[in-house]
Order: sequence, then structure tokens, then C-alpha cells
Amino acid sequence: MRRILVTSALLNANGPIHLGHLFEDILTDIWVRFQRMMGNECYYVCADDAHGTATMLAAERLGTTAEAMIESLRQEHAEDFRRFHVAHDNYYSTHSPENERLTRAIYERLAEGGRTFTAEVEQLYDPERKLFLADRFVKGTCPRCGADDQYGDNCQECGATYDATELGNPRSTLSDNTPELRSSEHFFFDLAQFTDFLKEWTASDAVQPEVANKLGEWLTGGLKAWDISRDGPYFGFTIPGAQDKYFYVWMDAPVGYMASFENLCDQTEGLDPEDFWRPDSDAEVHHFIGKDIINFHCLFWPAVLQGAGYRTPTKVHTHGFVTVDGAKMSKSRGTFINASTYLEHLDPEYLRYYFATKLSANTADVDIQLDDFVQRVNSDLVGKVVNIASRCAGFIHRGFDGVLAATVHDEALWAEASGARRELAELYERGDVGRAVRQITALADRTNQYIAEHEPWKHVNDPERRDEVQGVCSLGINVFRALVIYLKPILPAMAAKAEAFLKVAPLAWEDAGTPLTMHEIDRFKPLCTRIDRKDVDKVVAATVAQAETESEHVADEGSREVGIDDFGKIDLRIAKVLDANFVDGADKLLELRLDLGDNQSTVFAGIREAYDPAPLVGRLVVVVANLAPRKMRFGTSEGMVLAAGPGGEDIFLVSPDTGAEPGMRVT
RNA sequence: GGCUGCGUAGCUCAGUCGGUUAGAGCACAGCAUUCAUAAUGCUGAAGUCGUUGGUUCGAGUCCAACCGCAGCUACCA
Repeated sequence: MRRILVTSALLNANGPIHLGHLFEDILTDIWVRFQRMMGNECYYVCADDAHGTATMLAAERLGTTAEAMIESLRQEHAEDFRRFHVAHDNYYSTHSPENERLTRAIYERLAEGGRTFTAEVEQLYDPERKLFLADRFVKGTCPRCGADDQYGDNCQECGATYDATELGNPRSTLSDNTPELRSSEHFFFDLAQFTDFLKEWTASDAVQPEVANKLGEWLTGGLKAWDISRDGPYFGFTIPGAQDKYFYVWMDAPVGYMASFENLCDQTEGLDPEDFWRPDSDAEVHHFIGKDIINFHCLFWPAVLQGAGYRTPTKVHTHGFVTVDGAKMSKSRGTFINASTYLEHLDPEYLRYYFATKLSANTADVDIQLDDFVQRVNSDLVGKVVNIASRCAGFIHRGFDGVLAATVHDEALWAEASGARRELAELYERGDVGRAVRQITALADRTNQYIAEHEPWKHVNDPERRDEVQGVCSLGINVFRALVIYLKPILPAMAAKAEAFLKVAPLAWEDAGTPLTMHEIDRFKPLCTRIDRKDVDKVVAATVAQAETESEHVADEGSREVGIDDFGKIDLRIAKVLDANFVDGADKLLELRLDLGDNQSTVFAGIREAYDPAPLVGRLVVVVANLAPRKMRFGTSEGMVLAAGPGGEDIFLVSPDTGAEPGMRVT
């Protein structure tokens, strides 16, 4: 018997669970349930990833504490997963005492072993918010192509990658202030020391071949030291022996797997985390992740474990991303579907089955096609598999008191169905679930053909052929039972209903090796109903409606009371229109050249339908002078001209009374 | 730009070591059937295997270039 610890990637504590999360945890859950059916001892833990600047800022916005916010999200996530039959043994949080202790202990072991060092790092600092700015909180001009409004790590326009400190005119997206360059001591994990170890580890079958290729690229390029510290304020664990330094979220996140498992062990008699994590452990550790976090799980994490004297992962299973109808999930298209929205209209097992049909052992992206989703479930599950039980059970009850035949009517068919368990087990083990499902439905096809060939409905009233009818329908039921076993990791709830119908104890994988004979079964009740395409449309419509409500929320926040300080941040100025022109190719824009007293600026205003350019020249308007420049299709707009009205031809520019001069501040 | 992967029927995908006429399911059309949740069975139509060139007796498969798509490009959650 194998002892296996399984994890799926931690979830950011920043919102509800959606299809993408479900994909990962469902595919992990299928693998876990399969292992358990094989009789292996398999534990499945996960957690919310609670730390980071983003958590701190989100809690601030909600007017609550980070702790309260992450705990309520954690409960919501755990409940959503439970309703999708994802059987986590523990769903914990990285913000836990176990994790704090483990992270510090691991860090101290690394430090003692000479695996870490400190260095001064120059970083942009927002003096108003009093924080160092992560790349995503800085915007400025690309140092290579000069495009405006680019984030601190790479340019969307030209694709250049650079340091946030290289940006021209940097500003903080948190306060809109100009950040200053400050130096701070950072702690580094010396990843390069592990290069040889990692080359060896990635060449083993711990990762899929294409992942090994990708890692090879990083490994031959030379590994850089990994910055594992952040300056306060930060939401995370403090680094022992340092002043106001925190562990970077990715340092304690994977340790969160260990912490979640340790927390489970504390509640489970006889389960010891050391048995799984000590270097000579013969237990297995499997991580399931998306391909976006390969570097953390296949470089940093094994190196950290190795450096701290733990065992390294047996295998990291990497999957691709989920798209819907060929495109990224989108709120406005209604395809950014949350777990809870789905559950209001559809059975979770439909989604589990559909994901299963799409699962492979490689890292290709998985596209959910809503029409295909409906068809696959209805024709495979209801039309083929369940149909076998449905068409056979009636004969067994009407003619034979619900009792199955004593012998197997067609040995070849039974051998095929029963013998498939070996190859199917290999496919499940490898994660090639889609192929397994195809073989399972092919078996269902064979069985429906077999029943059609023997036409039990014609012979049921012929006393001479009663035994044949019982034999055919009994074999049908037996193949159905084998198919239920093979599908049970994917469809646990349907399997439970089928077990009740068959009047058997919970089925294990090897039960497919032995047929039921002279066994009484229950009357057949529908195990699975067809999907109505209308219900899928309802989910999409509800998702669109949510997106609209959310944008209204944002609008509401816009009209909430603000203090005079907030108002003071907006620099309103009187400006004179020096020049106004149509913009080639733009239906709604006019390009305005404005005199702001001591300087000039160019503004694109969406007023073309209401105003001709010529009469505007010389006119006084009110502009937001310190609005962040916005790169638009036709150029960069450096401000915003104030106007009222619903739009179209009904736009009315705001003007000052006579006497106002360009450059005057509006207060 | 570099790298990783992908591109086969309307859709989802098989296609092993290069080897006969490129396969399956769904959808579609016709027929049969009525035990079954309008379920099932049989038959059929449907493909320039992204493009071009190369290696070979022979290429969907190997090589090169190009086109298209997705992702990565490390202190990003």
C-alpha cells in the first residue's frame, strides 16, 4: 500500500472560486479518489494563500482586518469545494501558527547552512502610503519604447522587461504620487547553489517532459538568488532576528502545504507529518499546479526542501489553463463563472465529468465549450452509460424478481469490461483521464450493441429463452457496475446512487474483477438527468448580471462621501482651447490643444458628436490637470475636459464665468 | 525578441518504431427498432493532416524555414 500526500495549489484569498480553480481541484480530487479506490492511503490538503500586500490593501478597502477577511473567504472556499465533491482532508490557511513555526524553522535551517545572504536593494517607495512598491503598483514610461502607462516589470507595448526603477516618470498606482528610490536590506535564498541538484531532480520523472524542457531553459540560463523578504508594512510572517522584515508570500506559501498537513495530523490519531517529510521517507508527495507557477514548485520549492533537510516532491503534476468557448474567461461575456453561480442551476457532477473528458497528462490548455459540455454529458453519461442499467433493470425485475443470473452470458464481453481495469488504472495514475473516459464510453457502446444483438425484449415471453434474457440483462448490469467503478473517481455522487441501486457496499477498483451473480438489485431510479441548455444559459446570464452589479458598486463608491483632502487631490484648472481637430478614424473623439497658463497639454475628449471643432477654439473649459496620462489608440491624452450629459449629442461642456484665466485652479 | 507547446473532419480528439485506402465519438442525413430518461443499433456523407521545401523506395509521423494560436520570459499575486 502506498502512502501519498497530495496538494493542489493554494488559492489567493482575494475572491470567490471560479471555473479555473475548480478545474485544478477537481482534477486533483479525481486522482485522489482513484488512489483511495486502489486501496492506497491518500491524504489531500489545500489552503488559502493569505499573505501579501494585496491582502492588506483589500482588507483596508473593506474596512476590516486582514485576519477577519481571510477567514471568511477561507470558509466560503472550503464550502464551495465541498459542494463540488472535492474531498480535501483539510482546507487550511497559510496564516496559521503551524505555518509560521515551520517557515521560520526552514528559514533558520537555510540560514545556518549558508543558503541565504542579505543585500541592499534599491526599490521605489511611496512616501505617502509608507510602503515599498511591488512592480504591479508602479506605472511609468517604458525605458525601451517610451510607451506610457506601463507596469513596473514589463511593457505591454514592446514586450521589454526591466526593473521598476528604470521606468520614466514613475508613479505609485496606490496614491498617484511620484515614488522615491530608497535602499533597504533584503534577504536572499541562494538558489544557484542548488543548480546541480535541480538539474538532476528535473531530469527524473518528477515533472512532465515539456515542463522539464522549460526548466532546462532557466537552468542553463543560470539561476539567480531569490529575494525572500519584504519590508513592512506587509501582511505575513516576520523574519526572525530582523527589524520590520517579512517573508515574501511565496516563501511561506508552499510551506503552507506542510502546515495544512501538520494541522490534519494533529487531529488524526496515528498520523505523523515526519513520516511524509523526512529525507528517507518512502511516502509520496504529489503537487498539482497550473503552468503559471512552475518555477515556484519545480525550482524554489525543491531547493528549499533540499536545503532545509526535507525530502523533495515525488511528482509535480502541471496542467494548462481553462478557457471558455475559445477565449479567456470574461465577466462581460458571462464566462467568468463562479462556483456558487454554477451550483444555483447545474449539478456539479456535470462539470466534473466534462473536465474529466478533457484531462490529459500534458500542459495543454483546456477549452470549455458550452454546447459540447451539454452534448457530452447528455449523450455519454445519460444516453450510453446510465442507459444500460435503465434498459436492463426492468427485465430483471419483471421476469426474475430482481435477481441476477448465476453465470456470465458472454465471457468475451465480460473479460473486456473487467480486464479494462488494469489499463484504465494506468491511465488514471498518469493523469490521462480523458483517454480513460473515451475507453469507458467505448465499453458502454459495446454493451449497448450487445444488448441490441440479443434483443431481450423479443424473447422475454418465450419460456425457452428466459435464461438467455436473464443472462444478457445480468451481464448488462454487471458491465454497468464495472463502468460505475471506473467512473467513480469522477462521479462520486452518481456512484453512490448506483451502489444503492445495485445493493452493494461502496465499490473499490478491484471489484470490477468479479461479477455479481444471483444477487438481488433494487428497482431502477434515474441516476442522472439530462442537462437543459437553458440552465447553462441561466448561469451565463447570472454571471453577466453579477458583472454589471459589480460595476455599479464601483460607481456607487464613486459617489460616496469624500473628505476635503480627497477632493484636494484633484487638480482642476481653467484652460483655453488653443486648437481643436477631428481625429482620423475616431467617431467620438476630438483632439484638443489646451493652454493651462504655465503649460500646455493635449487632451482627447469624447465630444465629437456634440461639438464641431472650429467654434471651440478660444473657448474656456475646466480640465482635470493631474489626471494620469492615458495612452489611447490615437495618442496620449494628458487630462480630462469636464462635461455633463448622457453622451451622444447631449454633451455639455462646463465653462467658467467671464473673467477666469487659463491656469486658475478650481477650488 | 527568445523560449516551451500546439495546429489532423463542422466540434472534441486518437494516430505506436516512418509502411497498404488517415481513425473514433459528438453533430448531420437515411434506415431499423421500441427494453430504456426521444434512450439504442445499422448505414452514409464529411479531411490538400497549417504552408512551403528537404531527407527517404515511402512522410500526418523525421529535418528546415515560414504562418497562426496559447503560455512563459523569475522578486507577479
